[in-house]
Amino acid sequence: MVFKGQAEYSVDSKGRVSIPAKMRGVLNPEAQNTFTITRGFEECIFLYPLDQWAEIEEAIGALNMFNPDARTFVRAIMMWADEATLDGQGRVTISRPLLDFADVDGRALIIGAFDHIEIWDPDRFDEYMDQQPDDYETLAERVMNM
Amino acid sequence: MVFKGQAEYSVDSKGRVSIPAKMRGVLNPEAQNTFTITRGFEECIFLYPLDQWAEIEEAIGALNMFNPDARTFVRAIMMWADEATLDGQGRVTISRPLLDFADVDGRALIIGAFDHIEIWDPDRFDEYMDQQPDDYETLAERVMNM
DNA sequence: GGAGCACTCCCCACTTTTCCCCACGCATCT
DNA sequence: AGATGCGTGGGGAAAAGTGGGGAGTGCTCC
Repeated sequence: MVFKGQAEYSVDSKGRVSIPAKMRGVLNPEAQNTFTITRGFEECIFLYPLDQWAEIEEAIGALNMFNPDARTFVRAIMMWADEATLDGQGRVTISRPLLDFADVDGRALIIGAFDHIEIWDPDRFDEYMDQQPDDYETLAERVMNM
Repeated sequence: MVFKGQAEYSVDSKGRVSIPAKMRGVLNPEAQNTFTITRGFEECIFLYPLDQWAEIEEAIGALNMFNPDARTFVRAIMMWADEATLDGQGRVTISRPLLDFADVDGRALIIGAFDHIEIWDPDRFDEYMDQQPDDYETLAERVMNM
């Protein structure tokens, strides 16, 4: 189960976003057509299939809640988390707070990112890519040689 | 049973706060729709389902009461503790002293924090998050030691 | 010891939001 | 050219949040 590809779809007045059929097609049955959706890194939204999210929850549950940093992190990730099941048309509803957080409004860029799906405001994604100091080739060399 | 999500609800004149339906839905039957409510860390209110609280009581019971720090900690956590059962509308009543402690008045921010629920004054929560020296991405890298 | 007061708990009614279903238009494939 | 699959929009039913009222209980003061 690997998500790939991109699409720019609309976000309607109810906060609904279609998930590309290509990405729906690779979901495991265990995911039950349901995602855990939460804030991502760099101001985007993450969608994890339910089965994939279970591993992340396990890691969070192992944290020591008497550590202040751990508490801050757990609050920051869990407060944005929500479960959303695909409706009959293959869409998920994203809560207003999350859309505001990612500055998504009207149109959304949907990216397949291996084990999860990302939703970006199209303009914000362009800015993010422009800000990256290294080009694709340099990045590839550094990351893939680790 | 994992609590997640956020909501900003009202606190009425009787100190009642609605618990979001999403969070009520994940309660174990053993919790009997009842929470142990006590002071939290960083000036908020903690709500532990009854079954989850049992584990904390066990840990407290194992403390060495001949240690002065242990005695102070036990006093501080237990003196605020109270039990509250959901009413027919899915609300809990929070005692005036606890509301004063967390500076909650009028409106409350309710956060799912994995094994418990937290209730914050919205402004105070913003301040808390602003005070964090590290951003979300840095925190995640350190806490999850990825 | 009894009456009155205050508090708490439970129930009812209203308003808003959410969820689910149906219908349309466009593109693609046969 | 028709049929099928996919993205988009809207409406109605059900659930969720909010506020107020009334009965029962315990306390205090007379």
